[in-house]
Amino acid sequence: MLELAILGLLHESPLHGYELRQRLKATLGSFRAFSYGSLYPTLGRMKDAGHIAVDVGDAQVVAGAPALTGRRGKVVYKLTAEGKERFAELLSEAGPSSWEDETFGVHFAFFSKTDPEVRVRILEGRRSRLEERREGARTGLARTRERLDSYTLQLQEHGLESVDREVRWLTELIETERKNHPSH
Amino acid sequence: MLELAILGLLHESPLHGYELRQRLKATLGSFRAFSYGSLYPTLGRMKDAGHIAVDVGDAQVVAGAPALTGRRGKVVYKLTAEGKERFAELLSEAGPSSWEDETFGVHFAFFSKTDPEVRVRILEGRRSRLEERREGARTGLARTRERLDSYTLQLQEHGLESVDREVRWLTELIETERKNHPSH
DNA sequence: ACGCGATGTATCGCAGCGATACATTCGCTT
DNA sequence: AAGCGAATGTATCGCTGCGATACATCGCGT
Repeated sequence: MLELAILGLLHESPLHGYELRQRLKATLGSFRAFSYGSLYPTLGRMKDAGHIAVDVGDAQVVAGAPALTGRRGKVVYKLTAEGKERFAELLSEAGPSSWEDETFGVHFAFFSKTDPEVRVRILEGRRSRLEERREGARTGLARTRERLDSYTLQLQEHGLESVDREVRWLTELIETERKNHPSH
Repeated sequence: MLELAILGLLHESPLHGYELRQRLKATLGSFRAFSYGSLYPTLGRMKDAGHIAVDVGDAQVVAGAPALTGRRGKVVYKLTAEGKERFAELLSEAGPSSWEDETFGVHFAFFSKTDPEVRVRILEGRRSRLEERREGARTGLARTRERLDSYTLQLQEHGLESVDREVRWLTELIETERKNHPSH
């Protein structure tokens, strides 16, 4: 998850942690944040896996100042060749792991680097996922409607409308994709 | 979080784990699930805290069958007096912990058991939270609009619209509340 | 000269998830 | 009546991610 997002951002240019986080916020927008508590451990894991390399920006020692205070330089992360492969691999898979709630947004954010076929499959997967959920909610709601208090009801209905809205959005996107790539 | 939800459901009647989860799904609707991997550990913690009590439904031994296979009976959870206090305590607090993304829905689901004053404060808190986020997103979007590819842009805009929608919903709810309880 | 807000790196404890394992019970077909 | 699959039911494990926190440096205005 975070892994994919990091690979995607570093794919454009090397970055250090702080800026990586800013980009994360800017790219994924309101729908996902990712705190440092996730970012740094993930970077560590990716380093261990050999997907990224670390450049410690020469902690230049001030003349005369004792090196006791371990001067901290900027830590710049960049993709390795394996990292690029890994990115391509993650981008090419269209399965549940690409259209679940938390995951979908990240995949979508890198759609311009994703194969058109895969794009459509992910959009459709996401849509049927939501439609399933909608049906479940609708019938459940119909069954228990009179037993629920008005607040719970409001919550359910607002949720249902949100899902509806997203389904419509996805349908539009799929149509646009098909128009631009009438492949099959 | 889960704690509040469990307290709320057990407040109506004692339940066992499985049914608790069904109710969780039915009550919170599409927007939050809670898996057993959260449910049972939380129940454990709540038991330790003395907020719930456990009734093991008499694992009746089949005549003649050796008790070696520890026959498992249903495990029923119910609120203790302390649990009820805890529930009231959690319901009465209107702070960030009641209007953050994940938390808000749970609080809202139990609004019918919440003090009207507190309801309004939570709704307003939630709304300003979303408005903040919206402003952040809007200005960020304005600043970087031309640098983003069309997919990222779509994502941002869809997110913004969703937030807008929710703000409108909240505004309606607040007005209704004020109409019914013109307290201040 | 001082301080304050932005930049920057990092860790800790905790909540919750998805997968998994395993046992029991109910209803349906064979 | 046997047999089987789906629903019911309890529980754990490893992992991702979050929020709080700590601490250091830099750029800027006063």
